[in-house]
Amino acid sequence: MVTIRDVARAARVSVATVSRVQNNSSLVTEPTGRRVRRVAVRLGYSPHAAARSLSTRRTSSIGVLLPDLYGEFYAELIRGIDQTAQGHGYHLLIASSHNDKATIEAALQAMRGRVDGLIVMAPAPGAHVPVRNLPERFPVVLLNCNASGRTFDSIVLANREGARQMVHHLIALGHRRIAMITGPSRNYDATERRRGYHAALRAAGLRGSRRWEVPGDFTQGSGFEACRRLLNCKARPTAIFAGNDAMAIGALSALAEAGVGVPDQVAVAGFDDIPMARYMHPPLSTVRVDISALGERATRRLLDAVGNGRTHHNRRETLPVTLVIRESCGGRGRPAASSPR
Amino acid sequence: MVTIRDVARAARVSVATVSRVQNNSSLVTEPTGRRVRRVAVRLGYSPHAAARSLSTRRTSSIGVLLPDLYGEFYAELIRGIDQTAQGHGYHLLIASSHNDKATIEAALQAMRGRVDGLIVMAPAPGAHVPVRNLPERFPVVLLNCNASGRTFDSIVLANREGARQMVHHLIALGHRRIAMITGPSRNYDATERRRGYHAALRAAGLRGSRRWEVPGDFTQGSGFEACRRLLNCKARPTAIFAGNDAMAIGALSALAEAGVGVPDQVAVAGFDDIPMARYMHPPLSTVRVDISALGERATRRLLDAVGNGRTHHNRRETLPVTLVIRESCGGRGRPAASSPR
DNA sequence: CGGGTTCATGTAACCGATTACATCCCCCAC
DNA sequence: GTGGGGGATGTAATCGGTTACATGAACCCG
Repeated sequence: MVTIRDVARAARVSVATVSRVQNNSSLVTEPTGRRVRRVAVRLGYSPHAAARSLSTRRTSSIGVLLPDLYGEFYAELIRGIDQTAQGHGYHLLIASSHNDKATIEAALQAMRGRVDGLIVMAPAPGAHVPVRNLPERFPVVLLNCNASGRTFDSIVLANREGARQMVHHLIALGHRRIAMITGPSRNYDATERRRGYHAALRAAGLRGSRRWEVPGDFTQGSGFEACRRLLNCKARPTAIFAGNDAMAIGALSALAEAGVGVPDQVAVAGFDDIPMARYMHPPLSTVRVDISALGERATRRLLDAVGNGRTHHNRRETLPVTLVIRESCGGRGRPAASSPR
Repeated sequence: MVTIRDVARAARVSVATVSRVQNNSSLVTEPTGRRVRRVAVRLGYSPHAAARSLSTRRTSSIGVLLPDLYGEFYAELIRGIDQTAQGHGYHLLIASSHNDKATIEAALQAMRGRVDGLIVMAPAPGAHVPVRNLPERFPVVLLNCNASGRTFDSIVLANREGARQMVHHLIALGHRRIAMITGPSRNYDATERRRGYHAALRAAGLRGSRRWEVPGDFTQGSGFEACRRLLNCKARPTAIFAGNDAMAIGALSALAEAGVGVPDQVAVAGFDDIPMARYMHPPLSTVRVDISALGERATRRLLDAVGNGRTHHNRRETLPVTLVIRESCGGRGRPAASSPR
């Protein structure tokens, strides 16, 4: 390994000068700089990242703590985060499969000293608690957490409102028996979306039924199974709202297999608007989330905090969502304009 | 920030002892160890990663260089890599959106000194070349690269063979006019799959047509467009083989929109077997790739090299693929047993 | 011509860990 | 009692950068 001292010797200057050249300090004379650069290239020198971050106390990387990493959603999210980070000269240290408090705590511990800031997505209730143990002024942005205390910067989706609007839309289309395939019970997004569903039913004076709330786990397979259970209900629902697109797609599959027409016999809607949604048969109505923008936004917030040393604004930001009405729920067009069937 | 010296002072021992306790050295007395540990916890001490890796010359992380990060494929891949890495106490430094030689070179440069080894996925021709500039004994595993020189460890999919088998299957079902929606022309997997398609046609004495080879870019949208172009052909194909599942799904969507029955009027097949594939309507026949196993395998190979200092075995490993026949191409069951229609 | 200013460069302390080597203590055998 | 051995602990060098401060040369001006 060639070090800064090797370069300094070969270029007949001091290590300080080499360091200055590397960091584009203005205090170096043109010819000296050129000579040093040439030597550096010739020797194939590249600075040792660990040494540098030991003395600068900056790592130029940010940590990303994620839960189970399933499906298109996370690919989009990581893409959004990475592009923003790269644009600002930062690297990404990613740790996935962290769901509960214990593993998150371990992961946070392991990341200490490796990153300048953290994006933490911990949708399980209380899972974000270990974040409190981080050093006081360490920059953190929480993603889709139920950070009730408002002690952190956080970004959440307009889950409840989006779900409410979608279910409202279904009601406006004339549906009265509306089922929901819910996400994991211990998941913030899932419970919020469920609340939105309840709110919409309540607002319309409809009473939900326990039987029409079937649990899933955000995977296609669980949506498939849940839908089959719904089809066996005596009072079969005329519309199914799934907690995310993956489950909605599973449901579409179960309906197709059972020969149930969509949207004629049963309407279906999802949440997220993953890229796949519009290519379903029929194209899936869903609640659009700009996933990569979510990642980008979180990263900007974090880098802002990292850059100017400011830490917690303790600000919770809500990313709006929009209804995307395609054919899987019948009655195209704007919700309000749709006539009930 | 609390350092090892703070702990040493508070526990009335030397820094060496604290370091030994942290690293579970056997040279520490039971009571001393306990005292140090207690103090460390009380002060909230955790070792500075950069300092440690400066003196140990190990970072406990591996770098992952990826291209454009689209869709379920990459979520699965990252999951496989991360789980294996975590299991061995390694972290993941991920950099995406690196396609051409120039950006890959920059990314490699940026990763130097930050990681103990690299997994590089560079499907564009020649994109893996900058890897040669890495230090001699630096562990690297290439993923799906056309590493012709065999100068590196690499893992590739049985792209050509898988494509050949699938097209052969379509031929065995009686199809004669078989189109292909190809991936990006400058992509290793894409060109290999295309070669498999050609090989199968040739083996059956069929002549392909330029018109039946429509380019896509591995996204659903491109599959959709490509399929529409195929539908406008005078001699419309009776089967469509897509270079990956995302494009196959786009094609299914275009066919459904055009009212063309699948598999009755046109058979469709894809490649990858992303989780979504079996939930399509009709369920998508495809070539199964165990994506997360691919990531796991690459990581194992890399960590093996990192661990025992051994570097390039210069061994190219091929991950087998298997046909998964579902309903989108008609004639279920084993390929050979299917009767032509 | 002397003193002050400016600017390129050098010297060496420092970041926070690991670890080779030194030291010290205790115990045991002769 | 003394010398030797071994195990626990301490001291200080080291990893490879950054940067405060020192140095010294060139230049300007009164």
